[in-house]
Amino acid sequence: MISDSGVILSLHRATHHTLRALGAALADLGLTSAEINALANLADRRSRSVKQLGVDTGTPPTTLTGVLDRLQGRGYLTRELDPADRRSFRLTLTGAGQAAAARVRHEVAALEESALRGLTAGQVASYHAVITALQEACDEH
Amino acid sequence: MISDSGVILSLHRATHHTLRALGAALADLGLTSAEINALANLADRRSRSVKQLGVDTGTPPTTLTGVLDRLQGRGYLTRELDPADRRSFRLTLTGAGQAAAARVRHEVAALEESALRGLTAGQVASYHAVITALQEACDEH
DNA sequence: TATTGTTATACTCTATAACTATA
DNA sequence: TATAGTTATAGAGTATAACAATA
Repeated sequence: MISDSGVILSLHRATHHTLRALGAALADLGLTSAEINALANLADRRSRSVKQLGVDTGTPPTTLTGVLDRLQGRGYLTRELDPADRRSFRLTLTGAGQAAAARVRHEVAALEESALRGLTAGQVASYHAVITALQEACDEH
Repeated sequence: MISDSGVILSLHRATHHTLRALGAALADLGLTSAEINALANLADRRSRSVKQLGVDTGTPPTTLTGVLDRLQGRGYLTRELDPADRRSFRLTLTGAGQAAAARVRHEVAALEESALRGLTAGQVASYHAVITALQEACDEH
C-alpha cells in the first residue's frame, strides 16, 4: 500500500520535530529528550517501577538507568526499594521533580493545543487508533 | 487538555516501538535507525541534496554526514557535486542501495499493512492530519 | 529458573561551534 | 553576507551481554 505509506516515515519525522521543539521550549531546564519523556510520564505523580516507565516511554532499560541517575542527581526523583518486590524500585518525583515535570507537561500541552486547534475530537481519536494499531503490530512481530 | 494529552507522548512511544521492530526485521542488513530512515526516504530513487534528506527524515546535518558516510562506504549511494549549485551534493542510490532500500520499504510496508488492517482510510487520513498539524505547530514555534 | 535492574563495552545520535567552499 | 556540507568535541542514546539480588 504505497499510497498509505508515510504512516511510519511521517511518524519518525514528527517525532524528531516535536523533540526538537520541546527541547527548545524547555532549554532553560537543560533536559535531554529521554529526560523530558520520562518526566512527562512521571508527571501524574504516580510511583512506578523502572520497567513500567520503560513501557510507558518506550525507552530501553539501559538508557533508563542513565536517565534516572541524572534525574536523581538533580534531586528530581527518588528510587526506593519496593517492599512488595525487592528486585524493583518505586520511582517517585520530589517536589523539585514535580515542578520540573509540571513545566514539561505545560509545554507539551501547549504544543498539543497549538497543533490540535482546528482539528476535531474524532480526528484525534483516529490518530490514537492508528498509533495503537502500530504498537500492537510491533508487539505481534 | 489532559484528555487530549498523550498525542505527543504516544507519538514518541510508537516511534521507539516501530524503530525497534524495523531494526529487528532488518537485522540481517545491520542498519541503524537513522540509516533505515534515510534508505526508506531515498527508496523512490529520486536524487536529492543532504539538506532535503534532512528535511524528509527529520535528521540534523551532523548526523546525516555520518549516516551518509556509512551508506556510501557500503556502496549504497553516491555523493555527486550538483553542477547547478556546487556547494551541495546530489545523493543517489546505487544498485545495491536500491536493493537494500527496497528491503527497507518492504518491511515498512509490511508493518504498516499489518497495523492498518481493520482501520479505515478516513482514520488514516485523520492520523496524517494530526501529524501534519504537529509539524506545523513545531515550525511556528 | 526467571525477572528486575545495573554495569561494561562499543558504536551511533545529537547539539554546538567552527570551518571550507560556493553563492 | 548567506548557505551547503563537513569536522571536532563532548555528552547522551542504544544493543548486547554479563551480572547480582530477588522471586
